[in-house]
Amino acid sequence: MPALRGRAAFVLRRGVAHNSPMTKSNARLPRLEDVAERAGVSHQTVSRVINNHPNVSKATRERVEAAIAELGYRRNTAARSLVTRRSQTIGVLASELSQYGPANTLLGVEQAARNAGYFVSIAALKSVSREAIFDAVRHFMDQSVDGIVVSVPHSETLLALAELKLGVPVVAVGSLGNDAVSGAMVDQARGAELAVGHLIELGHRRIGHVAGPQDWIDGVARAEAWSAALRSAGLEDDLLMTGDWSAGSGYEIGRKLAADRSATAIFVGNDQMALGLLRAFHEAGVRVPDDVSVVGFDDQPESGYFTPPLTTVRQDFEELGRRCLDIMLAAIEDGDSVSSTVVAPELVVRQSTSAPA
Amino acid sequence: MPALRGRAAFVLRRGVAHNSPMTKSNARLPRLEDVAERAGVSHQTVSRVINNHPNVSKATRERVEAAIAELGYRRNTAARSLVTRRSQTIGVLASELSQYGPANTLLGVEQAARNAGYFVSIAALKSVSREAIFDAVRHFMDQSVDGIVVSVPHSETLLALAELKLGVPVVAVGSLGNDAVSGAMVDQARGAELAVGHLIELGHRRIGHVAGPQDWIDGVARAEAWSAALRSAGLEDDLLMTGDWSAGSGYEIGRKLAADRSATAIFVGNDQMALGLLRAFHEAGVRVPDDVSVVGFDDQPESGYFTPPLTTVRQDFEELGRRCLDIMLAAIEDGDSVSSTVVAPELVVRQSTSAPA
DNA sequence: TCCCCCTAAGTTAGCGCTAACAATTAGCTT
DNA sequence: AAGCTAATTGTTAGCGCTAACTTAGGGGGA
Repeated sequence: MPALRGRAAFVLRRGVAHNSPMTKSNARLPRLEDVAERAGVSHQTVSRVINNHPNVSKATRERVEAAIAELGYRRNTAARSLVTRRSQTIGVLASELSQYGPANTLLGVEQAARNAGYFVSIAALKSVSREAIFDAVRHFMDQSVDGIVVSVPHSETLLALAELKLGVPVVAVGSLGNDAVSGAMVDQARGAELAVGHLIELGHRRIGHVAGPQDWIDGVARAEAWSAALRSAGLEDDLLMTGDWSAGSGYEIGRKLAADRSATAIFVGNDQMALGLLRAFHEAGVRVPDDVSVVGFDDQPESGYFTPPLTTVRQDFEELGRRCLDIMLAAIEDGDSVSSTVVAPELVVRQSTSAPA
Repeated sequence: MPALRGRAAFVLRRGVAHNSPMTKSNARLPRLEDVAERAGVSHQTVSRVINNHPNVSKATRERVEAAIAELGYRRNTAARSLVTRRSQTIGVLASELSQYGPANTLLGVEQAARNAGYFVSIAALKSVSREAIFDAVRHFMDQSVDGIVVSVPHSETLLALAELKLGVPVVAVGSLGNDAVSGAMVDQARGAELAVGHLIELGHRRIGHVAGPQDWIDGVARAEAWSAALRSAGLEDDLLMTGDWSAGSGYEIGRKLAADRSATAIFVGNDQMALGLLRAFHEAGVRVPDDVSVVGFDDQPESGYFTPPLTTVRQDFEELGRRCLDIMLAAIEDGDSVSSTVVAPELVVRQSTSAPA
């Protein structure tokens, strides 16, 4: 047993918790067989302990656990996958990762997945096309992922995936899903309602909307809810412009709105476009909120520091990611079928809104 | 062979390229053996074709390739990993993923990795601590990743990893690395030099710096280069304040700077803090650039729409990710040892800088 | 012509794990 | 005390693949 003691010392020197074989360099990582030998049982018994099977006596279990700890044994994922046909991996298909929302959703998913003992494999789409989606999905299937989380906010993606009939659960983030795909989303309609409601309460009668691209699920949802809220209050819903989520497009639209001053308030599809709008208004001498009120959507960390600080709708993306993974795990481990969940948004009132002049 | 034709039809109906077994539901995926049988060769020959071994006759190779295509065969990763002890997976250890830079670096890495046929597994750190890092690394080793990309911009991370002596290559993004860890970074010193040089050229004599946290590699690097640039121009480098990268901290510092008006120009560690600064200046009636010039760092997509549009230093994060993966692949596949690469930054002049009054 | 060598294949033996089945033991019942 | 059951452990086979070894055919040089 001197070799063993040597090994333990080696690893501790590295500052790593007891015996964890984080280094590959050592001759060979311990296997079930090694643990079994050390504990004086069969390899199968060790496997039972690891997998928490019943019918292992307490004494044996403890002996095995001790041996595992002493050797710093870690199960070989490849071998396990080979026989169980499970990879303990969840694929996350994402796009627009440089945007605040998608990035934070990924964070939430990863956190929840790792906590549950899953690996997270990602495929980032640079451009969203059928080909790119299929390619990424194939990439995931090659890896035999146990499930796929889709965080691609375009409507067509969902259709493409539904049609695919993969053999693994698929959860779409930012969409309610359909009968083939589960969904987890922030309630966009409610969010738009909060924003528009706030403006109506302040006394605004003519409220425009700067929508996101209409091939985005959220873009459509917010625009529709804006329209519905106005109509149910007996107001006109005809001032609708469409941007591409970027500050640049918000700026362009802002210049037009600064020229045509028919609205006293604008509900903007996201905070970035709102930033562009603020910039354009400032340049044109249109004062916010005195001349025009502006409401955004997302509540990015910076939004409180715009000029003026932006009233906006907060989405809790991490919660979204967590919920998404709950559904995924239920599907993988309990075989639950398609389902969906909705996270409530929240209005954050700052200084870009006030009663009309 | 009718079963086969049936299968092909089935998959095509799903709209997927020829026979790709994207669905798990079908009885069983084809194996080497199945391909071999169909091509009338041994499974080993098929393996040779797949792995591009020499010593396979052209005729045989073509026959095998046809069989592979017909059956839609895809190699089983787990089985392959088990025997080769390679997982074709690169682990990306990331933190601050909701920030522009890290998120885009991840994008670059993922793109390059997938192109090279690697899977990308991620572990996002919510908080950077030794424990969290070790935990994530253990997670990766459990998965037998072939290499680890570290995109955690804290100095201590690098130390922790160097000390670990993992058996796989490690590449740090945003750092030059050390003798155990390779590095790929944007030249921070050069970037700070560009920014400060620009201000000096405009005629500024007293130039302050709002630094990022000093436990961040970039935070230190930019502050040091700022100081060096001033001193080599014979100017004072005593106006140094430290924020936490957030717009909020920039705002707080901005309020102080608006009160103490000794500097005519401020070089800010990133665009977000610069945004906070602009906000504070605006509130205090300090005009930018008339009263004070402001330069940021990063060139986020929004920076051109701040009030005023921000002069800043652009970092090409995707290029960074690509370079990083080049180093990684060289290490994995050719056994290259530790090395490093540097990407050049670029000054983007907008409207937040001008000659002092 | 014979032998050697080189090319193109086939055969065999695991990689480390779990599932399925077999065997042993202990604890009761009759 | 024999026989049954249930709990615990061991044995065997095989997941799909590659590495290493083996075998079968051709040329080319002596």
